[in-house]
Amino acid sequence: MPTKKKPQVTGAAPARRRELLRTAAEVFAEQGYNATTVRTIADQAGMLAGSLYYHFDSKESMLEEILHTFLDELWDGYDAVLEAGLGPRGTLQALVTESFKEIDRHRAAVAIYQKESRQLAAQERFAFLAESQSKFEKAWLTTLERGVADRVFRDDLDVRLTYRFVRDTVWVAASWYRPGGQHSPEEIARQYLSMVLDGIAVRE
Amino acid sequence: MPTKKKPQVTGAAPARRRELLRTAAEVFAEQGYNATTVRTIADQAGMLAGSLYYHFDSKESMLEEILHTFLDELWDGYDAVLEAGLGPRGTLQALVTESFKEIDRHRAAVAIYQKESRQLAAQERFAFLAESQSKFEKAWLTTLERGVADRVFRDDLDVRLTYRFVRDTVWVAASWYRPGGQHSPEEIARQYLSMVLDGIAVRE
Amino acid sequence: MPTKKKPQVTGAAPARRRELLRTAAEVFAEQGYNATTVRTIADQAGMLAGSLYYHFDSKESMLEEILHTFLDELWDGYDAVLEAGLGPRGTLQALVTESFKEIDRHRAAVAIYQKESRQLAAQERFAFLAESQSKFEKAWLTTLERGVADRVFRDDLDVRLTYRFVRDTVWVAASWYRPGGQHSPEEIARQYLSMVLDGIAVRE
Amino acid sequence: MPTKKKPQVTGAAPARRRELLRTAAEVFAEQGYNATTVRTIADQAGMLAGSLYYHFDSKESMLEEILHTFLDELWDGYDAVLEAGLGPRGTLQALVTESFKEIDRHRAAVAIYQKESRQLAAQERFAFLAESQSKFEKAWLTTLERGVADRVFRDDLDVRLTYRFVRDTVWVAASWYRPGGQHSPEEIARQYLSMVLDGIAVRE
DNA sequence: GATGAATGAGAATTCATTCAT
DNA sequence: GATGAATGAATTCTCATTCAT
Repeated sequence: MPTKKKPQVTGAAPARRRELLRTAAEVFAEQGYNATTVRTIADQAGMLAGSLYYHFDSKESMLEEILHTFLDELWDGYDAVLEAGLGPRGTLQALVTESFKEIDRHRAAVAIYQKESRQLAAQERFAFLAESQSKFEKAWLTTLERGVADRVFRDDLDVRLTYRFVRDTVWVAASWYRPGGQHSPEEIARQYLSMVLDGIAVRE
Repeated sequence: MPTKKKPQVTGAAPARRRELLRTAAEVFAEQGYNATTVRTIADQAGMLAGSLYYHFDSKESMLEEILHTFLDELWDGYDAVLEAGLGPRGTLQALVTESFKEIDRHRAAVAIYQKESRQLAAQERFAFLAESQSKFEKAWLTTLERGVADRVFRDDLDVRLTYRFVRDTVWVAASWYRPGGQHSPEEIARQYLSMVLDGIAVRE
Repeated sequence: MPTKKKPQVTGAAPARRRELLRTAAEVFAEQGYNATTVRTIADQAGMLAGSLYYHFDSKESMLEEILHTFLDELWDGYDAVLEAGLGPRGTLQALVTESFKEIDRHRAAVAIYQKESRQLAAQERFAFLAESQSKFEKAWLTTLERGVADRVFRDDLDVRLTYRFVRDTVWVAASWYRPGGQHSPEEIARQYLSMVLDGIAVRE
Repeated sequence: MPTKKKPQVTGAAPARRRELLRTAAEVFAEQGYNATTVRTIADQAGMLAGSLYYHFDSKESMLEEILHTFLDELWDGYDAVLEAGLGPRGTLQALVTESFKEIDRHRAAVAIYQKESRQLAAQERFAFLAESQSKFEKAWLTTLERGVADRVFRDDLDVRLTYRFVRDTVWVAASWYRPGGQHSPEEIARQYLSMVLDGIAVRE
């Protein structure tokens, strides 16, 4: 993350910054990035629109930092899972669980990611989104394929299609999940895994 | 659909209208409604921005008509399924299949719906989105609950959560589905249903 | 000059464009480019600030077009002089005379050039200013050096310094010259040449 | 120079002030007054923008002080010349020489003066610029006219035009002069005077 | 003397929309 | 049906300036 003239990411007193980013993320998630005006963010933060520019270069750089921070943390979790050598089924379970935990902690960022990443990824500045996306895809496909090879997962399903369904369902949950609601992330993960692994039909 | 001063919906030359709406839908889907300028649509249609206003009241009315048309057709299909008395499992299968078919025919509209409906639904003008949404929810919940009661679907899953997962996965497919690609809508539906009904894990 | 989406330089109906550019040039010359707001230009042109953007991409592109147009015309004149084979003294006279004529026709553009070109030349977009500058320098230096070689100009003067003095004096005239004032450009050129060639001191 | 609330001009630590003004002058000269932000000056001085306001009332007051200081010193020199009773030719030579010396010492201030004085002079605060200008004009015109009367200068040249040419050429040198370059101010003055007095053409 | 965080008044620019032709 | 030219409101961003600490 670049530092130019403004204090950006200086490490010193990132408290206000982080607070402002939380506010911005909330608004972006709710109204969409384009539909959000900096004035709305500033209002929400109790300051004037221009004042935001003391802390950030631009509206876009806020977005970038929100997504970057989120993906950094996400991959900390994913990498730990992937290096744990859990076997295909265990890995899948851990990835899903980890994902719902991230949704719990970064609901707004996930919602933004979900809605905007396709368009953003085309911009150089947001190339990291595309990178993350393909790393993500590789991790999932590998896991699914190993599972099929190990006869843990069915081999009559199209792995790529399955990947897409799983990927989307997990993340789209950010659009309805409310932290502190009736279901904990772990509970949601359990239910989701049960559905995806064993299906919703009763076995005879 | 309202008529004000302009010939709108006059029945005369609805061909051009429909063509323009298709163009608009494509652009809305690709760039997002807010990020789309009427000029982009007009460029795509080979005319000047101002000229669109001969055909439509506003950018918003284009959006409305796109979504309305789509939902009308969607419910034609759904209603037929729901009235066919297929039983819970059959209904679920038919609803999913119908959905993928709609994605095939109205990919752009579905993508727009997916991305914008939450925000739009708050506006009076787009109240029909909320209506459709709740009708949709009722249909699905009823189907799932009847399935549980009939011991066709597992009763250890939270019906509401299951509904959300199924709902989202189906529609989110619009974001990656390309008509004329390798998978037909029927094939995608079959794969999806297989996963959701029986799970991806191998049964012992 | 690039054409993207806007009618720019389309050749069709350049009347309004040219008029607007004249207005803009006048204001830029009077207040300085940075100190000029697009609103001022628009006011002067009897329209709203935003309306200017129907005709031009940006304030900067107005500036660019003003300077480019001016330099194009200027070099038409200079090239004709340089190719006429007039000999050093004749060439110098013709260049000076041509310059004052250009000041007469493009007073505003010359004033802008004079004041802003140094800063602008650093920007890629205004690289043509630097090019013109060095072409200009080459033409003058060559003329002066040939004059010295031919014993038409004194050889005890530093050619480079002389060039600078001559160059600046000519152009700086744009800051006080008023078209239609008491002195015609030809008269000014004659006086200036008399001073530079023969000096202001009385010969004994 | 006014004192309001801040210690300004207190005599205490005028060193820092002078240093800051030198820095500001440098930046103003390079980027233009309007295009210069107080932050750039502060950066250059190793402090934050707000801190400048401990030393100065405003950006404008920095500019005023820079120009005032320069003109005060300039007139010290000019007045000495004008009172020395050197005769028209000697006076002209001394004025030019003095001017190039001032450019050597106050390059930045001269460059600023050259670029901004016309606009500034309109403001009440900068009325001293106009005063200086007219005093300057009077001194030159008187000298030239006396020279013509004494048959030291040619009488077939328009005195006013000659004045303008001389005035501009001298000052515009600030735009290319670099202190410590190959030519000393005295050398430049000599060359310039030789050109203006005797012309660049070879005498037969 | 200096910092950090803000203010507030513009600035350029965008864009949906209008309307005479 | 369409064009060309404009409107006007909103938007992002800039920057001189203030002030408590």
